[in-house]
This record gives sequence, C-alpha cells and structure tokens, in this order.
Amino acid sequence: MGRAPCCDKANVKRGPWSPEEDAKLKSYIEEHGTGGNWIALPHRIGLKRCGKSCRLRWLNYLRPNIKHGCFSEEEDHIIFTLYLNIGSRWSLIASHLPGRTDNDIKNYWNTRLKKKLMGMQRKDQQLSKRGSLIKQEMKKEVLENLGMNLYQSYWPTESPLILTNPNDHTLELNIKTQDPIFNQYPFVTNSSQSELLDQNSKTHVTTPTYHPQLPNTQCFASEDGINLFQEFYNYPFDVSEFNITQLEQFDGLVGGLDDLINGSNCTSSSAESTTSWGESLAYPRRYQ
DNA sequence: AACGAGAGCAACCGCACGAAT
DNA sequence: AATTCGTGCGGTTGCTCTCGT
Repeated sequence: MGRAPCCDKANVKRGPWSPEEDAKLKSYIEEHGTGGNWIALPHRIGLKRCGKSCRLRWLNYLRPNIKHGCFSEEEDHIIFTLYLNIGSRWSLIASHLPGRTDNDIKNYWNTRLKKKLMGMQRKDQQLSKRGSLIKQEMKKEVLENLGMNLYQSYWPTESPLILTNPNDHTLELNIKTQDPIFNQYPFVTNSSQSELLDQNSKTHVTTPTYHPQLPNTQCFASEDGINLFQEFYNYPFDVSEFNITQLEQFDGLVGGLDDLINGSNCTSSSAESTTSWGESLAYPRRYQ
C-alpha cells in the first residue's frame, strides 16, 4: 500500500500567499504555536493550504528575525567555505547564518555565488600557471601514492582521506578536488569543520595540538582515539593562494603521506556527490 | 512601446528519515 | 518486523521583474 498524500491536493490552495493568509497563519502560531502537527494546522486555522506549505511559509517568511537579501561579504565567505566542505547541505549552512533560511541561501547560491565561484576559478586558472603546475604535480604525487591514475575521474571520491600507519598514527586529510574541467588539484580547506564534525558525529573533539608537519594547524583527536581532524588555520582557502613557504610545507605533508602509506592500511570512507553544475564533491565522513 | 531573454525568488514536489503503532 | 505518517530537506519549477534591443 502506498503512502497516503499529506493533503487533498484538489482542495488546497496553491501559489503565492495572500497577506490575509499570512496574517492568519502568523497570528495563530504566535498565539498557539504549531501544536507539533503541521498537517492539522491549516484545518484548525481555516486555511485551505497544505500543512507542508504552511510550514514552509512560516519557516521561510513569517517567523521572527528572518533576514532577506543583502548578503554580506562575511556571509558569502561562510557560505563558500561551508559549501566547499559539506556540499549543498543548505539547512546546515543556514544554521551558521542567523536569520537566514536554507531556501534563501540555496537561491542565493544558485543565482549568484555559484557564478562568482566559477568566475574565480577561471581567473585562478588564467593567472596562476605556476600554481597550476605545482598543483598538478601535487595531485599526481598523491594519486600515485594511492595507486590511482591522475586522470581517474576525480580524487578518491571519498573524503576525508584516513591514513593510518602501523603505529596507529592516523591522519585525516580534508583534501578535495573538483571537476577537472574547472580545477585539477587537491586543496586543503580551513573551515570550521571541527565544529560541524562535532555536531554531526555527536563525538567530542578534544585537545587541539599542533600538527608537527604543518605549523599553524591544529589536530583534534576524537574521543574514540581513532580519527584525527585537522584544521588549517591561517592557510589560504585555495592552494593556488599558498605562498612558497606554505607550499613547501604542504609538499612535506605529501611526503608524510608517503611515509604513512608505506606499510600502512589506508582507508577512505564512501560517497561522492556531483552537483547539478558538474562539480564533484567529496563529503567528509559521517555526512553521507 | 513592445517584445524576448535572463535573473531572481517563492513555492512546490518527492524522497529520506525517524517516531509511533 | 512491518507499516504508517509527519517532518525536514534538497532539487526543481514557474511566475514576476528587469533589462536590452
């Protein structure tokens, strides 16, 4: 038996909300709350609307402290960073931007930021020939270490990469690549992902320590003692913006990878997603 | 002024998930 | 364990507005 529809679609109003409907819904919820049942709500109010539609209207437009339009540079940066780390988890991204809704952020991304990012990538490719060569070399080296072909579709379609050596030193690298058409290199993000990991895995991240190979970084050991999460404070968002010193440090890390891989077990968690515009996203573990 | 193309955005659709039964 | 149902979410649609010709 199939699932019953949430409402009688023939008898509900659709399309834009009128000011009267908004006022009814708003005043009812402010006075009585939702009652924990959106499906029953429109009947109680006397609205010929689907419960889901009421919920959407309230969450996106009627509830207090909603901000619309005019995203700040800081908000742009937060969205960029989170999107590149966790993909199109709009509700999660919205939770980091007070007053913004997932729908607003999704629309803003699709209409503006996506184009901005693509423009930046093209500019980056044009301006940074040397950087590209370095990036190519870096990717080649890492992939070869992992027994992968440089032109295999994408970087291990899973991320982050978990590397464990025989001494149980585990390195979790938040490296990701994008569609080769746009970008051909692994890069290391400097997001606030430890916080996200903490929230989503329900695992406490504790005791930051400096990573021996990367100054200005911090490692977080989870309480199970198996995984390390690594933040790259003070590092550029993109490898193309690294200065020579930082690139050398990263090269050192690749060497470190080599050490770890030799005689080690190497695991990476599952799942890849491809955005509608062709970008390959490798999500962190526990985000699948 | 009229028209078409593209951008922006509100709203809908359908699926996944978890709680309840 | 299987089924039902409400909720939340991401993807998509389609309407409205703006701008260029």
